[in-house]
Amino acid sequence: MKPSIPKGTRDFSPTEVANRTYIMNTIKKAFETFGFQPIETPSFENASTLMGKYGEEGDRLIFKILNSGDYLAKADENVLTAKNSLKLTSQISEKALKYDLTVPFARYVVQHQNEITFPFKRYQVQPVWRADRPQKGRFREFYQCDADVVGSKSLWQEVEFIQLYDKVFSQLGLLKTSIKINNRKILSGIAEVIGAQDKLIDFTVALDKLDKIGKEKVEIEMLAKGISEEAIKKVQPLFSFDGSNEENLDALASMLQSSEEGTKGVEELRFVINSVTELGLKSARLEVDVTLARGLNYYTGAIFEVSAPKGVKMGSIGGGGRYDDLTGIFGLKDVSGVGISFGLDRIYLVLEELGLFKSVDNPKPKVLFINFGKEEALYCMKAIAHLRAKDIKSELFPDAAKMKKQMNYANKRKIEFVVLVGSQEIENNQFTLKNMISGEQYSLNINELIASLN
RNA sequence: GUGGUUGUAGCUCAGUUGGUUAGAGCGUCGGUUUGUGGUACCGAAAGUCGUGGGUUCGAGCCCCAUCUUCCACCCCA
Repeated sequence: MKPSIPKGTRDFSPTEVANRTYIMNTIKKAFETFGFQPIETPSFENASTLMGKYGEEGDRLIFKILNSGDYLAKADENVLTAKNSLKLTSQISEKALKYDLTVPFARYVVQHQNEITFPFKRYQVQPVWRADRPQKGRFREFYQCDADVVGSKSLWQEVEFIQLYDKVFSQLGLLKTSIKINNRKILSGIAEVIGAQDKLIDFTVALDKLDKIGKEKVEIEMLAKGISEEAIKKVQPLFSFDGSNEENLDALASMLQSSEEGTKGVEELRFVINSVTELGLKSARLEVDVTLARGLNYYTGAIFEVSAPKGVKMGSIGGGGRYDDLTGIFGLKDVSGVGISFGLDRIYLVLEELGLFKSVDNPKPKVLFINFGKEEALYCMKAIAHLRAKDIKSELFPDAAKMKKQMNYANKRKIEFVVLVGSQEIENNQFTLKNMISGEQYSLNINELIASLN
């Protein structure tokens, strides 16, 4: 049998793990710099916790876990014979792999509300699973790195999250990312102004395609979805949004002046943008993007999305937003939350494409002791114990293999030094230390050996 | 979930209109070289041609199914 792994999953080599750890540590360190503290939640949740939180599409993409035991025998006979997958699923599966980190976090907050001091700033770096069809940068198992604040409605949080994005991407050397920002209230306002509140989703989905298929086709799609010609006329400015953030905000403000909610959205967006502009960004660019409509299922205020620098073909590498009532689903009202997510796996691909990994090294010993035989090995192991006590990474080649093989091993792992010990060295209580880069070698006693490797 | 695409040695890939025993480079292992590596030269191992059916005297090549890869929708990190 040929071994294989499931579609959309991957093995990671030592180099890949080193690179991933580097990204993760950069993100975690930034989270902590901004005052977030880590939590973890289980890989799988009760299915009822997750189902219905991500829309119909989301439900389809949740990995369900089969109940233990003879689950079919316990299922309703009628549902079984009717072959109704949807109904049957809820009977034979009570658990599901987590789909994102936000909903389990909301569950966590509600469940631990009495232990938590609000505002609660948490970060979480864990894998999530989606039964999606894989593509480049799209996997069925991938890591999200989330930071959220719950228990504060302050827009300063939005400002800080933009700074956090900027900090992480700057540190990773990923310059000129674009952070797109929108506000759900603006989208609602637009729908209100055109008299199509019920068509909000159709409208935004069509609008989202503007830069892909062009104005004419977007209008055709909107008409097809039952949005009136008059309504489309009212939002014409949306189709030619290429001015500065300031100009775009002004255009939105006048378009939405009759909508209370829309006007509020513009004000919020203006505050965030003005504050960020005042405080300055290192390398990212902040852009108002009214076509941005992610996570419409629970976002209520700001919506974020980060795309890679121009020229890199990759979907969004981060996203987030404000959700005013996510904990409400689990019974805790009036707790506003806002957060962002970093897509580790996509960031990896982008950094790789741009060649930004070269400084990351695999873990390796500083010195390799060549194995000449039993007696020599023992002599070496005593020295190694001393080196390790000083936290000098060292190892003995496990077998008394040919010199060439042992030296090759050192070369392959890019080990800087080797120590050669034969009968002569043992006799003189010495070690021959060889620098594998320069080829120089010295005869040293144990203290000199420690000193030159420390 | 819809439509398309890909699969040949550990890796990257050749392989003619269907025709005997499927090749190369890199890597691996061994040797030249039993206490001195990277270089060089010589040699070896390694493939049920993704898998299962079918067509054919004959299939890596044609047909069907399935898995995988990537792409476009959809959605998203």
